[in-house]
Amino acid sequence: MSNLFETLQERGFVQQCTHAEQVSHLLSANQITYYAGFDPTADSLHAGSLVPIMAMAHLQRDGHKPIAIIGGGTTMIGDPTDKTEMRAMISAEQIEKNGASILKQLQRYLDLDDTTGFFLNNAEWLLSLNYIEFLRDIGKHFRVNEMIKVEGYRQRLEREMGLSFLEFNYQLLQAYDYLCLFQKYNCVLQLGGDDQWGNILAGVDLVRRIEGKRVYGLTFPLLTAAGGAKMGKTAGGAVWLDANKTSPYQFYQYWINTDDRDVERFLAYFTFLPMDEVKRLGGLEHDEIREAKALLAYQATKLAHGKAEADKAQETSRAAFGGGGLDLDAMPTTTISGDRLDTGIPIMELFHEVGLTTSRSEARRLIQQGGAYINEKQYKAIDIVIDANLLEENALLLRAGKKRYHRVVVEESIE
RNA sequence: GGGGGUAUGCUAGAGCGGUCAAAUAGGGCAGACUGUAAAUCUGUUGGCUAUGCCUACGGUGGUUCGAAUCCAUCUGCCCCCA
Repeated sequence: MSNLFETLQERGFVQQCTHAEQVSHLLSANQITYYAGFDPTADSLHAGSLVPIMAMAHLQRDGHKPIAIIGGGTTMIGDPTDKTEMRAMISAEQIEKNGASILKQLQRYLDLDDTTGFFLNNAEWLLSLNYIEFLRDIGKHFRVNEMIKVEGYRQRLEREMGLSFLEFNYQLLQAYDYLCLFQKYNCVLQLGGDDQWGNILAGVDLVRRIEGKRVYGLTFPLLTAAGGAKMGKTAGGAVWLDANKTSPYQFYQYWINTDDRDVERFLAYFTFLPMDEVKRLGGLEHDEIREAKALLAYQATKLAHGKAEADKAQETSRAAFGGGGLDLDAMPTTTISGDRLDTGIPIMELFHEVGLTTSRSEARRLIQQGGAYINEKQYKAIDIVIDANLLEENALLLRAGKKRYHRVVVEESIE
């Protein structure tokens, strides 16, 4: 394998790095321990978290030892970086729960068995801190003049948004994390998004001041899709790694809908395909680039949900869009009782009830604008009433717009 | 603690006491085009038992025939002084 650092660079993972040559050398000559933090602000990670995860996985594949930090302690404060407002505080129990589910997701990508990798909650050492001691031992190494130069803080100060003292301490705690990890585990590299650069540097400095040793930091570019949308966001909200929040099929669809311009970048980030293959795929055009997208979607889904789910999602997708008919099993389905059809169900009510629209008014609009289909036939009149005549094999196939399907199965009424 | 400013829909951001469900932009949704992409064009974007009704412009309470618009007070945020 070629030099790991070069690989990371080639795949686009490197935005800034404290001492590029040394890190590069370190990675190829030694086996090191490295870490990245994940905030348990939700009970699932989303597609945006995949960049650090994939980077960590690359390092682990090369024999290095990852530490995934769950920010149980720091989340109780809230990272002000990039936030325009104070982050809502989350209860300790919630953080605990979130951490547990996030760990499960990380384990799909990383081996965290305590030998080849660790999973730690920084609440372990942060919560028991003594304020005075902390100020004396750690606080004395920080200069406020330096701290307020950090982009996130500076913005908050300039934009007159206010910054509570609580949040201001975030940087110290993250730096302290790094120090602890260095002392306990000889962790010498911290990875993070580019918005974390200031916090990472603070940690690097702190270790140097207290231990007199040099440790390193590396940041990833902050991803946005070519259209400008935030990575991992869709109309329906975030693309979660949790199968219950975003089904493997939806996850697959997210990737297959990738903008042409993003295909190559995304393949490099979110799959382990070799780079010459990635480049070849990214260079494809027209019909062929769709194959590249399918591959991206398949690989990404396989990593997140396993081969079986990826196969299923791929089949469903092909069936739905390849013209070969729809995969009814994978479709969201609602069951209604048969006698409701005797009186008939107004079309607006039906679309709303199955969740294809969030309100009746929206259903009304959808229908009027020609986005409502039943059994692939468009209905534009809002006063249509659905009755048993429209049933096909005891079911209705609803469609809103081009891509959102919902199946309604009718339950025979028991006389 | 004192003085001043500000608070609008998913976001940004207009808004004269009536004609405000609230300009404009972005975003979203739908239609046309298409490659499950992009770009472009068109329509739409609080809810409802729907040519009308209800709920909304930080909270509460006033003034008024009538308030997002005026007053008081509370809350959050910002600025200045201490």
